[in-house]
Amino acid sequence: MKLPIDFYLRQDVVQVAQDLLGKVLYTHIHGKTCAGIITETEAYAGITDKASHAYGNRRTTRTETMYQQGGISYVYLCYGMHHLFNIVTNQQDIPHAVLIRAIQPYAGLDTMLQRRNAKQYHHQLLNGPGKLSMAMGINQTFNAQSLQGNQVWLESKSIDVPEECIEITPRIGVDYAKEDALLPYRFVVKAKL
DNA sequence: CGTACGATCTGCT
DNA sequence: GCAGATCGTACGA
Repeated sequence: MKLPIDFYLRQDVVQVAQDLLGKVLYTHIHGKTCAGIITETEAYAGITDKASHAYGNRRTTRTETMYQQGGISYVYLCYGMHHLFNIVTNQQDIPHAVLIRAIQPYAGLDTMLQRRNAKQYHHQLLNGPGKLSMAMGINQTFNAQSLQGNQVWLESKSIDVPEECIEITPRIGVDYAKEDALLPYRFVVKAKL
């Protein structure tokens, strides 16, 4: 069951970031299906958030994706070589997004290993936004895709992550955001599910 | 048009 | 622990 559109349209992107923990991210490419349980997320809270690409209501070719209605992907190239995968939330013209930073393999591990040039699973395989994109086959063509489609989508598991298993910290790699770099917008699953 | 820099990862020291 | 890889985007001239 794909997550319904209402999940993404909620106003509080920080809450959505937390709720995304334990959800399952799927990609389907050339007949290969891969899936991972989301274990780390970060919220980017739009025009007032100095860490966001949309800070100050910046509307550019790149950020335009975030201004669309929630429930789509936002993928961009970082450091010239990593495709970072985000989920757009909230209504149209409110550029909120959640960065997916880590997953735990759930299906299609063999394909993920191939894409990562690895022989077997190890705990460093999917623990970073660039790594999971490479493993899942996510690239620029995944930008602005509907999460109700059949290329990339999210599903719910029967059990949610209990709150006591969630660690909340400041975001990674956003020192340039000054005081906003300290906001508690990063969510990490502590133990295995 | 030129340039500075990143929501990162890897390999080498 | 640190530098190098590597290029689209943003912004000022």
